[in-house]
Amino acid sequence: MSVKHILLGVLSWAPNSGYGIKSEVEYYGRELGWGRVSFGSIYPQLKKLEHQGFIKTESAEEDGRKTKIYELTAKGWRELSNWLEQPPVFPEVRDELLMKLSFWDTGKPEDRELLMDHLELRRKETKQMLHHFEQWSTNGYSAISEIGGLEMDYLKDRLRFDMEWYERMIRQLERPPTSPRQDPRGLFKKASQRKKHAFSESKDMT
Amino acid sequence: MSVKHILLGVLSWAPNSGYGIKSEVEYYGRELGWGRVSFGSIYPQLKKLEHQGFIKTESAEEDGRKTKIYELTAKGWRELSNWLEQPPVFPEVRDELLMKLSFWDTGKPEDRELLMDHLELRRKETKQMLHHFEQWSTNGYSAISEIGGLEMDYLKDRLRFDMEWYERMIRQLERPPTSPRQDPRGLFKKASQRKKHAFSESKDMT
DNA sequence: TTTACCATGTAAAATGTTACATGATTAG
DNA sequence: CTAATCATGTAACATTTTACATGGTAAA
Repeated sequence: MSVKHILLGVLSWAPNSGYGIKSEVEYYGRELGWGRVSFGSIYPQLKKLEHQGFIKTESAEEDGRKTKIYELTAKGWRELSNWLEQPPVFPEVRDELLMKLSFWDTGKPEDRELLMDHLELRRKETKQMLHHFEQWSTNGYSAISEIGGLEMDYLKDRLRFDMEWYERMIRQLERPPTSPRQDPRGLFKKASQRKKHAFSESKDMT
Repeated sequence: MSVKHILLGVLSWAPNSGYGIKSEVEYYGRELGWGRVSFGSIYPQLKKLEHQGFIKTESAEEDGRKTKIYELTAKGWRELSNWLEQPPVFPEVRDELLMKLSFWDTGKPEDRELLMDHLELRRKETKQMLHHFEQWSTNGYSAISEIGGLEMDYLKDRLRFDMEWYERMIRQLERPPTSPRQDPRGLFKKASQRKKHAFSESKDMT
């Protein structure tokens, strides 16, 4: 249950509403490794957490704009602390770009320019993310602790590292294709044969 | 539907069984950005893909060991190719270590040694992953294409980059705590007050 | 006055994991 | 002979997103 701890964590920064939490996740979440959270999981989860006594409604304006501000209870602070104590599990990253890189040669060989487009897109997105990051780390408005600052330095450095690598890959693809580094069982040759065979078989059917 | 394309991709390397695909994902998946896949999603998905005509059963040993080997059809190759064409979406990373770093100061301040343990654990896991990686990139058995090799170089370099940063963070935590980089609205002070307040209130209840 | 933003909520669908059931083969 | 590995499958559960419904407020 990951969303639960994001909610408790964001509320540890300051009391907030469901909508407000969503904004925080939107603004900080991607870079800080929280991923994304939708309203459809925030609101039911907040209700559940309140029911379980981890958070309580601090104020609710019933008239006009109906905003419920939640705050952590003692039980909630303890729950957050307990979670922070647990050793963090190694993350499962599912990155479509990396997936495509690993299947490119058998699934779509030759088309190097298309792959360059993918890499260029990723490079741009990474650049934007870095800008967004640099903005809120220097706008003087966000609270940045010692540890949070360390995390930020790491993440900014990593975005720069990634950008350099995307550029390096693009430069490599600009050059003519080279043969595989190693192919002991002739997998790549076989793959193109299997592909041809599959298409020739399907033509027989027509 | 992410699992679908992992299955098609792995089958593009070579015909394989459900069990065999699971092994490939286990062995290569984490590093190559595929994440993990369980049998509970592989077998039903393979049936579905066969029903939809993307793959077909190439051979099935009915007697004794019942192994079904799947192979891509022309439709399957096309589907893989179409997917590879689509611009890859920027990944949503949910990393518990990063999450904990961003909530540490309000949720569990003071306890720097515990955080150092977390970082040390991650450093070790990263090191192991790098070793595993270096092994199969030099064992002479795995097929490595030009693009796959490029991806590997990137991922190995990134693991080394991460390890260095974890070490840097540990060294920082060995030093005495410093005050926040910036805290314009006094958030960190307020947080510790709110925490104290929550606990004093819960004591009144007893 | 209309667009953008603030604000909460629910139901259905998608996607996936965990846990179980079953049984063959191989290596120590 | 027994543990590990090979091999397939299902049902229940968990988690989360998507899409919808509803309505207030502020700025252009």
